[in-house]
Amino acid sequence: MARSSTRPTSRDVAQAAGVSQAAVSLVLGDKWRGRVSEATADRVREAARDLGYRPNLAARNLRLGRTRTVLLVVPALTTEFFAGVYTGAARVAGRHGFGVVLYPSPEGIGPARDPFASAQSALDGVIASSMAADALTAIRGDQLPLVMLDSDPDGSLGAATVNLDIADGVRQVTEHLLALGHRHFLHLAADVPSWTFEMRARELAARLAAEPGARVRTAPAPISIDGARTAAEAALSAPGPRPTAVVCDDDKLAAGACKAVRRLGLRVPDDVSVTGLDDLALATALDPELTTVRLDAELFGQRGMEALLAVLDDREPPGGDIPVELVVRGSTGPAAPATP
Amino acid sequence: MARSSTRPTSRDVAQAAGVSQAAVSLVLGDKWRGRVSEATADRVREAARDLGYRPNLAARNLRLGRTRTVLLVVPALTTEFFAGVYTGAARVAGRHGFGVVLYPSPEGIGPARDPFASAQSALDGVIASSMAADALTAIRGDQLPLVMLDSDPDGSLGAATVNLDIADGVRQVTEHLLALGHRHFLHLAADVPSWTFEMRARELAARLAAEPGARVRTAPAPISIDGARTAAEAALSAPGPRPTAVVCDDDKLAAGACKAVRRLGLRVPDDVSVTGLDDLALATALDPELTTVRLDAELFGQRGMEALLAVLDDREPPGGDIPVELVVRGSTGPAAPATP
DNA sequence: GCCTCCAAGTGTTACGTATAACCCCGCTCG
DNA sequence: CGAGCGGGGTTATACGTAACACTTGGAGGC
Repeated sequence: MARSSTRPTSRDVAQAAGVSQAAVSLVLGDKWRGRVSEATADRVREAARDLGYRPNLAARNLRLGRTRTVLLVVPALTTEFFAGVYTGAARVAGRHGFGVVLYPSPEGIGPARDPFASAQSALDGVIASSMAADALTAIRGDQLPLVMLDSDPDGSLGAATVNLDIADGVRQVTEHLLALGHRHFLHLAADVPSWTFEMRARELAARLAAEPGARVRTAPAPISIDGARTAAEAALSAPGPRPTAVVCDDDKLAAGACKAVRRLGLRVPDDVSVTGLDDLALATALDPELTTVRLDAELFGQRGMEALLAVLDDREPPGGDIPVELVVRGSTGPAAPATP
Repeated sequence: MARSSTRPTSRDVAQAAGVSQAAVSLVLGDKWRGRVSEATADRVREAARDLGYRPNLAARNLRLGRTRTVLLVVPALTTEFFAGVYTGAARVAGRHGFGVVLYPSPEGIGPARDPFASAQSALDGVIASSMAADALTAIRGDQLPLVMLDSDPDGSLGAATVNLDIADGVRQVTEHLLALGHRHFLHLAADVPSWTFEMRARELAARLAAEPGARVRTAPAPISIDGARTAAEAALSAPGPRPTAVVCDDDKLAAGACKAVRRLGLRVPDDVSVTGLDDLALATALDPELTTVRLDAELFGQRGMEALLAVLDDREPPGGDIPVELVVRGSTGPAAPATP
């Protein structure tokens, strides 16, 4: 029996099975066809099981020069959206023997520990949300393979991108509201500098510019229910005709908008229609339930990981945006007659 | 200049600075006081900076036999509660040169990649939520230092525990509702086998048993808004007098309960009062806003990490539950007169 | 004048793994 | 009957770091 104080190594297994350490490595690494007899391989496996052998990852990583671990950088963990992204990515990763480590946004953690400083030798690649762009320069400093989520396909030099077709989602929302007779819009926009949000504003403005009589005002808001409520309340009570539809950059903002409407003594959707984007659990918790755009977060994460695996493999990452789906619920209705 | 194709090692730095690799290790490891002259140390640091040297973590981990990385096991990433726990833990970890890796519950990822199989040599310790108890046996199989969050202090053999004083939260909720005149309770309970949930049921039952005329029925529900709505709707329309207060194991369940009340043509809080537990963003998105118990998720994570650091240091982990706070909002009000 | 001591380093080793290079033996084939 | 070959292994080495043991040149003590 080996000394039990410390963890067994492949050499301990070798001794127990009466073979060399190299043979253990071959058998356990599944490289033994034609190099080790079936009987010996069985002895090795049995010895490994008996001793409870687990390979030392640090040693393996050092030897191989790679870690089979990738980093997922998300802007914050405050909604289930990125939980879904993680789940999808981790599922694909697991099938390929990879692990996924999560790195929620730097805020609140402080610069004391820059993950990328240490990461370079501990990671094989990075998947990053464009909303965590502040970390981008740090990432590019390293030479790690990178996949960007929901980022400008042209602007992010070199990095592969995987995108949800949010532009189409915005178009669907806009058509839906136009069909209901709305012409006066408020865009409650996330005050986060990111391509994915700027693109939404552009898409909405472009469609409404093509619609005679339609107009839109934009109000920036922090991505929190109370921040959104404050911003929406101010924008809705501004002088001039009141918007009849509020298009929000995500569901949290929409929840704030709904509160704002109620605090002004108005009703959703009779006086003001509200739309979100994400389809979080929050969307169906509201009363009325939220008309929103469903994003398939898990598929998003899955595609991100597949793209990264392709890059690591020197293959061309698959292109094509992920389709999204308008979900019509109770928060949108026919436009009320214009008010002065 | 060193070969630029591959990353620089400490030996490259040594050559550039005209010293031995050992000297580089001493200087960069901050162990050089009295062993290397100030001037030499400066040369080494400059060379390291010029070359963009980053130590290879795999090699360091192998040499030191530890990784300065701990695992945080959470049941799921679907609420911001565990995001807060992570943030708190990561903050403390960063101050001590540790990193935190997140492991969201196994469900959805599949057993293909058991994190603990590989973890043992890549982790120094584990912080685990009791709600992810299915992973517990795997954890205990390894000999990693373990801190349990919100777990039975007596039952979890050997492991240190850090608890929120949720029992007190339940007591505060109960007193609040009793003071409002409620005597007939429905307990909407999470259908997850976990000490923290069982404890809530016990605490509620104990207090109501001591109150003449009070009674409580329990309805188990999955932790999802729609699941909770279904369960609450059934329980509220069951034969016999209708409960006037619904005490829920968390805010998501409470959101479902509110929907159920409305679907039965009743109103919150006029006909039925509802309470939650967590104080998620969801709580203030609802209308009326939710009376709930605020849990300090960040402090929870912080204490968890501090406890783990203590264990790693062979010190006694600090005890004492983390206080919680009742937040009274609009979802609770005076009890309606009993209905048959 | 010799021994001791200290500052300022250097040489060497080990951590555990994967793999390239080698070795031996029995069998087949020319 | 010797060369060749393939099955079944073994030996040796390198990955990059941290730390222990050792060296050297001079200053100081007695």
